[in-house]
Amino acid sequence: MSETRVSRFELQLLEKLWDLGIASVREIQENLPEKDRPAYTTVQTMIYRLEEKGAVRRVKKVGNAHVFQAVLTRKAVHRRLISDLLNLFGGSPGPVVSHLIETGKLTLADVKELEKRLCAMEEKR
Amino acid sequence: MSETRVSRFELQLLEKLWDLGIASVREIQENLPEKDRPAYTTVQTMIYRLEEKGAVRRVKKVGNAHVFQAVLTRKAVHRRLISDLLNLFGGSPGPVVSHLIETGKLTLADVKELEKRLCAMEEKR
DNA sequence: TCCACTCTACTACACGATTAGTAGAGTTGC
DNA sequence: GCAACTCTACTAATCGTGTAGTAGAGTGGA
Repeated sequence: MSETRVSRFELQLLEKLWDLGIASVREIQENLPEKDRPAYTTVQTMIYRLEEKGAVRRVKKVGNAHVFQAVLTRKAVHRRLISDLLNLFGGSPGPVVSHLIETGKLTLADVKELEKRLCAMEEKR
Repeated sequence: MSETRVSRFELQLLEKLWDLGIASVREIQENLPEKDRPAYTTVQTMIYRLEEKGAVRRVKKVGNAHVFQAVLTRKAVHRRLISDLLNLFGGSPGPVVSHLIETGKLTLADVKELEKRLCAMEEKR
């Protein structure tokens, strides 16, 4: 099930669906950033493809329009993206963490927070 | 320069080149895992494409075979892959770090080590 | 009812990645 | 020198993604 891979654009559409809960093609399309917004039928095609992949499904009809809902959860898809990346590095998180630090994305405060969470988990075990 | 994007397979070839230093198409191909090893000409085509992208270059000839070398560094390519992923999440490292912890890839020891590094950097500033 | 509008379902095309075959040039051992 | 082999350079097919057009079915207000 969760071996489904989504492309950048597909992810963008899924994010809209996750935000909106359920939505028609029109609603999804109009929620995309105005800049370089793709044509209605482009979005439609991609939603159809996501449907074929089992990533979204039709839940009802409003007027003559289908209303869609995401089947995959945001979390599952993110997990997939991240573990794909890690696998490129042989599954080791080293390069990723190094990068986060070097670019300043990960601050000392973040790490202290992290440590707290890990300690808590440790104790639960 | 470093806006060059490499696909999964291209990355695999580059990894071989980074490991070998310089290598012919034949050497690269024979260093790929036996399972599902692609045909010689498949590897050749991909190397040519990497050459067009400026990711590798010919350094010499041995017999009638070209010998290639990576132009991009491993680090630069990894950096690119990671920041692409982060951008999918709006640049925030939160989801990535959460994932690392949930899957146990990041241990308390790792994080303590991290903290040390960050403290050191802090002091330098 | 009927016109204007919306949406679907289908088709099509371009491009990059992946896959590999083939003709012919180059190389090497004998 | 020549036969066997290797490598190059080119060609080509296929697949996924992104892009969008079009015909016709469906809907809703006057």
